[in-house]
Amino acid sequence: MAVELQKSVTGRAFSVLDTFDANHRRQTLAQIARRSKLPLTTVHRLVHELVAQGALNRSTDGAYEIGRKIWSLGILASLHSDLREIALPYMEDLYQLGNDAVQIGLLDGFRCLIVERIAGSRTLSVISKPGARLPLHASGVGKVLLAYGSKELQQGVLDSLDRYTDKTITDAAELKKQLKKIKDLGYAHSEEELAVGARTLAAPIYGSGNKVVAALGIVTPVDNRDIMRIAPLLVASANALSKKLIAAGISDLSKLV
Amino acid sequence: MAVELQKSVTGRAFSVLDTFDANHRRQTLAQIARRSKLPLTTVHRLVHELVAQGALNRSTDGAYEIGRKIWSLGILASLHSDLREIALPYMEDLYQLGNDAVQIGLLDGFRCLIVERIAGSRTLSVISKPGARLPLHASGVGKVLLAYGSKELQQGVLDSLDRYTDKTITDAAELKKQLKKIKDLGYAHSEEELAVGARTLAAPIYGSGNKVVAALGIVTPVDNRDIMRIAPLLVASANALSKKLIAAGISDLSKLV
DNA sequence: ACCGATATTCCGTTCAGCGGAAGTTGCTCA
DNA sequence: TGAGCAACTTCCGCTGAACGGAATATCGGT
Repeated sequence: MAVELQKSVTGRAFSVLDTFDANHRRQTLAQIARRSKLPLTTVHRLVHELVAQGALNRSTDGAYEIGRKIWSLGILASLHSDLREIALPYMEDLYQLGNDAVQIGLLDGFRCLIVERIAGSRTLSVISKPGARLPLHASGVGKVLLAYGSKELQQGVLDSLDRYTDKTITDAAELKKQLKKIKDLGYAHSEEELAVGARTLAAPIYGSGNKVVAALGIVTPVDNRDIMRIAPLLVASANALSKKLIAAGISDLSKLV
Repeated sequence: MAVELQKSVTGRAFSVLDTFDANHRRQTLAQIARRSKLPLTTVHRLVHELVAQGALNRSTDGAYEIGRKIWSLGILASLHSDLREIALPYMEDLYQLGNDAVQIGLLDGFRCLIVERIAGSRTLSVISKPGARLPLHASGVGKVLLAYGSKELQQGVLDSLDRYTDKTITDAAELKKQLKKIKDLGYAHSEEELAVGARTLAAPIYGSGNKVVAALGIVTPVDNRDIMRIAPLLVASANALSKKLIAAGISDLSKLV
């Protein structure tokens, strides 16, 4: 976490909010102070104001969590609502094929940000909830974004390939070969590279100017042999979705990054 | 909009953010200034700081909208993530019965806040996206919350019954009778009371102490005759979900209101 | 060319925000 | 039982960040 020391009030307020992430959804006052690197007294005051605004909640045990105000503002973000309205029908159709989780990921720095997902009761509980940031080299959606990404992006990612399972690709040459193949085939495939038991397929979503702006993926148990037959359907869905997004003028998802 | 004049910086910052709602997802600087009742110069400065933080986006045409930072913080709200994890499987099962939209609503002042929804491609495009605030007297989920709500709540709502369609119940006595029936049956039914062509069923979700904390609803086209057969299933799902929520300790959804 | 609305830059004043110090609560360990 | 520690809260005098009026710039409409 590259913590910029903020001097404006709003900056400090967001330093406080930024200490919240998927692994720190509930924090005590002292935790927030440590993580934001702000004086405890300052955090105390800010947090109280944020609670008064409904931006934070204090639960009964004294810990703080993100409040309802932020949530209801968040769903107004076009990232969420525009994309969701257009993409959900396509995702739903894919879901019906085999009740496998379906997800959409965006490039976010050197990670893949999951912005939408559907999953049912029988779906394997994936790591990739909305808001999750998956590694680019170890997920279907990630590899798609990487394959179609810029030279700089690929260089940056290839330099440090973290290992998640014993099938994670940590060899740069091998990964490069795969990226080439992904562009040839038009879709990516991964098997237990991020989590044991999970297999994924993913296809690129295009914005205007044939630029890849997102990836549409499907996650299924590793013992599901049918999955490869789904690939053409996935690619077709991604293409149809691309056209819809461009027609709706939502082709610059990148600016949301 | 009861605009409190805010004197703290955070207060002012949220006055700015609060001008964004479902009907004002994209606003110009001047619009924000007018709606927040803050001096233009002040808003100008605040908005620029918020853009720098990623809390707002400025799109190419100069208008501002909620940014990605707020979105990613919002999905950390327990309102969203805790409830979602537990409720989605049940909602998904109901959805599979007939591909009708399924929704969960919470009491929020004199309205029903939709916090979760699933819907597919063929689903009629309902008004009730997540974040929507439905009237209590003219929606299935709303009527459930109203029926099990406090005397004060009922009084407040019954005092002014807005009309949305020609089937909207605007007669207080008639509505009172319905509320009683809802408590007897254990579920609510509405037909084109909010939007023409839509019919809904809804059942209460209980928290600890047998308090109704939310409502689970299903929205279907008005010509769907099967729907009444779903009622017992809906009630059963709502009860099962209630138990799960209590077991998980998420029985005080009300504090999120 | 003129007008009205919107957006941006400038700058002197002042009060909201700051954070160290000290006090309170509540826990753990000897 | 009480000393010690950590989390939390209250107090208060100093100061620079926030404020917003005025001037300027930009855009679109007629």
